[in-house]
Amino acid sequence: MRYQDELFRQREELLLDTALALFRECGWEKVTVSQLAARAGVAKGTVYKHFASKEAIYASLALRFSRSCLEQYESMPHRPSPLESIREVIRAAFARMLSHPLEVQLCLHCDRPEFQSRLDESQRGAFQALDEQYNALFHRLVEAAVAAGEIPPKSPESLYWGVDAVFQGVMARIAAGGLGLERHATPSLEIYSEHVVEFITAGLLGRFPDPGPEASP
Amino acid sequence: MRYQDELFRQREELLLDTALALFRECGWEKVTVSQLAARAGVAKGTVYKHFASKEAIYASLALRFSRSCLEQYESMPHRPSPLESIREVIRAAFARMLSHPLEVQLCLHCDRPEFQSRLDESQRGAFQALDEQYNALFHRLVEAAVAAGEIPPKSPESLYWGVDAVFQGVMARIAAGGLGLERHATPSLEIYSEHVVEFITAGLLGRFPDPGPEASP
DNA sequence: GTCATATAATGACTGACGGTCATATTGTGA
DNA sequence: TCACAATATGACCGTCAGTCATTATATGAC
Repeated sequence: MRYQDELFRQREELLLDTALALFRECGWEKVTVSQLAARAGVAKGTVYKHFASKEAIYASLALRFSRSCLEQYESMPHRPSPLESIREVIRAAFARMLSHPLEVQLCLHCDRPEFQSRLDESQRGAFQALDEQYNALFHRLVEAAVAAGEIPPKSPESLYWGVDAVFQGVMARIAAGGLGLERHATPSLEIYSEHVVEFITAGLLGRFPDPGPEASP
Repeated sequence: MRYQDELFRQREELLLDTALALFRECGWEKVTVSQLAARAGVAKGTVYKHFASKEAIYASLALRFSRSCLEQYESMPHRPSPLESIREVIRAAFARMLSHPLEVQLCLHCDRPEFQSRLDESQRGAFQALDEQYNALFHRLVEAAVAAGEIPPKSPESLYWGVDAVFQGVMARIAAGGLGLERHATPSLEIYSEHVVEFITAGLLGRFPDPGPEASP
């Protein structure tokens, strides 16, 4: 490996770390590419050697974060109860997100079609691959719980939709730093997420007893 | 009312309608204030007589939409079963959002602290008031279902967190026009939302039977 | 080690666009 | 009708993402 290639790789890591630090200080929308270049000790044009756009920096940070989360979840030990394994993965995910609100904000920002359409192919492809990996992980977990009789037989697909929706919502709340707008007695985000875990679990278990066409009180 | 006041009022409505039309054509991020002014037949500076910023236009559209949704939900007939009333409100909400994806996008965009902090007091206050009204509606619905014995006694608050999270997620998916990123067999959004209604209902009902400290298969 | 050439870094420049404000135009009310 | 207040206008301004001609550095053949 040539000196230049190694320098390029290291500088790219430095730029991402520097961006993260600056974003934490000032908010990612407010940080300019010039500020990032100055902080990292390079010229502004050099930043564009590494990243096609400011948005590509956001994407790189989101991808980096998502990858490390997935690694964590995939290496978690299995419990005797597959449903408990699911709950633990969900808890771990919430805990991870709670300690990285900035990254959560970036992930949400990137997870929109207009944004994705502005990325180059390789980054877009990376998001897709990650998405598929998350999906596969969820399927594995749910299928194990169904096979163990802990969850009623139901397509992992439709369960995923419910869980996905909750995750999106929790991410938005974590990204916002709370339940927003002082709307009501605000719990700590930890308590909030534990309640949501319970909500998800119930959602996965489904209604019991199974309702008739017109359930009556 | 003076001619000028009536003209101002009508022009403001025209500007909002024109903005909505342009946003649908080109995407709200891409539409410039100049384009909006030209389409509406006024000078650019006149737009700023009505709205403090481009973001204030977003906020006005989001507020308008949210208000009309709330009116609809509050005027829906009650069912003999309060739980069914809840489900119907949720269905109506999803249906409303499904037919107004642009407005949903704008609502999501506005529902972030950084955005809110850039609004003037009156718009920020309007968002808060609406938020409280939505919250009160949910509380009413849930309390009726609890009183009818259809939902286990539980604080409406904690139930709200689960439902709120799901709503956020569904909104994000509707705003994105689907489940994003070609990740898996994509259902129609209608089918998707029906499954999510079921997930929410189960979440509201909670786990049954109530699990012990360590549920085993 | 030298040096011609390729490669990479630099920062002044460019254009887009949100927002402003001096000037022109229109409305108001005595 | 007309002096004055209120309002509309669009050229202008500042910011910032992104660009690229010029300068600096790395590379590899000899």
